[in-house]
Amino acid sequence: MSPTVRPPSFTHKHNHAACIADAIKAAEQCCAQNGTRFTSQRRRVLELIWQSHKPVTAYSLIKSLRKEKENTEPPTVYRALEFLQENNLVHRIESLNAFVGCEHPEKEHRSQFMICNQCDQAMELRNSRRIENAISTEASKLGFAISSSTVEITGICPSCQ
Amino acid sequence: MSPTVRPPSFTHKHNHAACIADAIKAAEQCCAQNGTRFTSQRRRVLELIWQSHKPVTAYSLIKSLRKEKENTEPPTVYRALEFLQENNLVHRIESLNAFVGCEHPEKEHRSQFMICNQCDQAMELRNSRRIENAISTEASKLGFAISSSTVEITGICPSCQ
DNA sequence: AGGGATATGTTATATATTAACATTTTACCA
DNA sequence: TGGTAAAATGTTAATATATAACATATCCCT
Repeated sequence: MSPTVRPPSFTHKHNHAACIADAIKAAEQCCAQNGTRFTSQRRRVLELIWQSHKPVTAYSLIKSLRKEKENTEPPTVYRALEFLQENNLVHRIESLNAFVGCEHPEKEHRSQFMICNQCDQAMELRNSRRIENAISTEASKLGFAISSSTVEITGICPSCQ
Repeated sequence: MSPTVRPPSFTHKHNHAACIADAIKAAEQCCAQNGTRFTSQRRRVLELIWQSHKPVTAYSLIKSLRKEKENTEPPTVYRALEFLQENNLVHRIESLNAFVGCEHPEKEHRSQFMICNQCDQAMELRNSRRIENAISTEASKLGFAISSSTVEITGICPSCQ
């Protein structure tokens, strides 16, 4: 079954239920493949993150979870987030101390985000070899061996202009 | 007087006293030009930041300042940092919640950093139009209007390899 | 069923940042 | 030159973010 073709996440009107469903299905498949356990807590956190394309903070997740289960403590959420990050299911947005669902979790990859100051949505670039290549070129010019990268662009998204 | 020519900051052996001196002199000139006040507190914080090329956290600055003046409270440091950032004298490293001296504060600019996992030093790229262009190109392809960008690459610097 | 590995619960604390209001210092000009 | 508004700093407290450490439960394998 081929993945759903869907407009970029900045397109404000889209069938977001499909985003969520696809993300959960992809997560199940990833975890099955990796032999990691997609427990109900982890699933619930991932679902909450996918409620929108806006990065959410750990503490807003804690608040949400407390509506369902009173004494949800920080480690619960941070552990789930750690798991989801390790399995490429969510990305951390460093400039916001927040987390957003990964839109193509199939394999580990460097990520680049465009984050709208108006609607707060974050869009992950797909297949942006251009930026990656530019970074790799600069690094090798300097003799720097890359292990990870953070690229977060803020501004106004097309739908908000 | 032309600026000192100096090897890139990742070169572990360099005359770091000159880095500090140049940074302070540049700060004086910037502030004079902008009509902003380079008070002794701000100068002291900038000097502390420039003790090395390693990004420092706000709290490590507070600790340092407390050795000189017992009751230094967080707002003291955060205000100085705010001023220094506004005047392009320091950059914030989002992925570390830490601050590092700007190596070319003459005018506002987008910054890109390479951060070594071994020696913890951060090097700011100079004139890296390549990365900026790649980002601009991607953004305009998507119709995204950039207002700021965060580019932080981690890995191993040449001196540490 | 036993037992080690993994996950979750629980309590406490560390780290990072800002709000709000009081006081002091500076710049400027009447 | 002294009055005053703006800017800077002091002070107290609160909020936001993240992790340590240890206890208990659950899962998976044989």
